[in-house]
Amino acid sequence: MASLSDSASANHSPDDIEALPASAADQVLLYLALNTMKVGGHRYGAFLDAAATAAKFSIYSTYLEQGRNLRKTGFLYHVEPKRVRVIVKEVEAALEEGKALKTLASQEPYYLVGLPHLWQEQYPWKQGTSRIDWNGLLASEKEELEASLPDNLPQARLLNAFEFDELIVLLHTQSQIDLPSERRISLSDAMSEHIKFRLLHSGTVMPVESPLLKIPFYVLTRTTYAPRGERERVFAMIQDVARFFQLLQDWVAEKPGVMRILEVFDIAPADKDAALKELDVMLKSWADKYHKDGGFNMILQMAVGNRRGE
Amino acid sequence: MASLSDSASANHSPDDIEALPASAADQVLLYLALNTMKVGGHRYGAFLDAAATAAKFSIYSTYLEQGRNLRKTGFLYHVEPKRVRVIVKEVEAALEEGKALKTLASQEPYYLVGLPHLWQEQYPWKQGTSRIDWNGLLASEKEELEASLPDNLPQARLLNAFEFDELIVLLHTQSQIDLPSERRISLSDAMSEHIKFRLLHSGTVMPVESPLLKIPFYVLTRTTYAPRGERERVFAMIQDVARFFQLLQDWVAEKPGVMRILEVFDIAPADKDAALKELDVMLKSWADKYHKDGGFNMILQMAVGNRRGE
DNA sequence: CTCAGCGGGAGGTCCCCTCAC
DNA sequence: GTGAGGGGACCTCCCGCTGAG
Repeated sequence: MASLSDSASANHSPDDIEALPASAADQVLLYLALNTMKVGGHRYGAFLDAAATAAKFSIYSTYLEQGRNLRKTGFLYHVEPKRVRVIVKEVEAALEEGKALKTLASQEPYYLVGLPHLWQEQYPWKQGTSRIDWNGLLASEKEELEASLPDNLPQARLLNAFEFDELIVLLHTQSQIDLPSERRISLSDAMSEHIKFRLLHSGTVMPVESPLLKIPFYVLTRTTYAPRGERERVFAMIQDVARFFQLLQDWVAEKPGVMRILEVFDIAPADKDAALKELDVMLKSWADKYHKDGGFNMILQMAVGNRRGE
Repeated sequence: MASLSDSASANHSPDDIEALPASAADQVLLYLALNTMKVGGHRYGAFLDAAATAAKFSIYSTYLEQGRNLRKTGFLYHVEPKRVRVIVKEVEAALEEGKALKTLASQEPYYLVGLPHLWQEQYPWKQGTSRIDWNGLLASEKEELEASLPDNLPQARLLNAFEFDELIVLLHTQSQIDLPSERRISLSDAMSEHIKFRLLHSGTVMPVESPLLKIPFYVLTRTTYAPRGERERVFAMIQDVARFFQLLQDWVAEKPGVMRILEVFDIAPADKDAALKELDVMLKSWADKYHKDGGFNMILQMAVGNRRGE
């Protein structure tokens, strides 16, 4: 069973997603999970909570449609009336008192995005001084170490392991100031390690290793948390999908002024680039032609590309 | 607090969704939940399970990328290695042995979609005979009752309350034949009532009320489960969103031959219809112009409509 | 029929610990 | 470091029951 070829034989790629016998809705969930968790850095539990919140809102919506009837709503979704009541209270508290539900809120969790700012604020570095604030080294040793660091570092000094830990505690505290007191959670070791691992994994923070140092030091490498270069594109993608979904909602409701277009076609490989460019120009000139300031607000979302399956 | 105007003051509409401080990812989750649960008829728990499955797959994907390292994967998503191991086993069993994960699978749950077929199979009706198979009525009374039924009924006779219950038990059994034995659940009363309520709520089944009948009878009104007329449109919408998401995945990965277009513009109300029609024709002729059988498989997804916010 | 309450059980998310390789 | 095992807390979902209006 366990052999050297294990890692090869079980080399499932992301393409497996499309091979799974999943419905369209399942696929959307999957793409969402992959992007928010892998790229966005959200916790497993955070995604589950966000999905539950969406489902709860759906229940609440039906509850209103059914004339605030707990039992009917419960039957429709196979939920106990008791539980429906709790859900309704939760949603209403959120809508009326502005209490936050458990959502994904920002593209990345605050405890990851907030670190660069907090680090620079708490441990600033001034031009001309050493980034290493530790008396155990000679000036020459400090210079040697600093020379080994990456270029274009933010205005922040290095931290030793203890300071880094303290900073993460502070970061966690800061990330919870918006939460009601009953939902605030003290930072567990597991959570702390999760945050540290994420920061190092993304390259936002890098360990500084040297025989000169007795304990590990850490350096802030960027002013933003960015797991990959794809970050902005993923963000744009999710917003596009949300808007696309919204537009199709209107189409389903048969609202006027909404159009859905689906074109399936084959194209000669040599023509592909020219065709796409022509399409781009065509749409821009179309939008320009009809554009009129102060008119009806419109938006067009489109994606063209390789068709799979069949 | 509790007043007569409560139902009015709390008359939140679906538009509230957009007013919520939700991120794009949260909005997508919300739209998904609303459509699969309200229109699709999926249970609350089924949606949660499907979301969990997507997240599990995401974990599994990372697990492979990290060289099958339980601990690292756990740190990345704040999950215990022990739990990661269970999740990995679950996903691998699904991929390799074809065991079904808990997904939304079909647009509607099988126990709703399958009913019309099962009813017609188990309790068929032949032209010329009475749809009411009960000796407690005179022939004239049967005719009178049948005359009160809707037109265009499927080839199935009426059921009394007991037969209806039995049919639901059978339906539940049938819906579980694909599941491994350990995941099969016996039909609980709550579940049974949920299914009955859904069927009646959607109009697929209608109660037959008459002073002539001592116990309730039920009639099958359609050959397909269809909660609303929007059914096909919602189905198409979710597929569109999934494909759109897939296309943008390629765009994020900077694969060649993929294009994303976002046009924001205003339009004079009088021009709107003409502009949309022009766009439709324009795209079709563009696709026709470049279409070449046997060429590179392409697909274009587009939605235009009212822009909100701002 | 609706709403209300009280049980129990299973499973999942979290927390922490030790021990062998 | 990693895998594997132990413990326990808490919550949610799911099931069943009874009683008050």
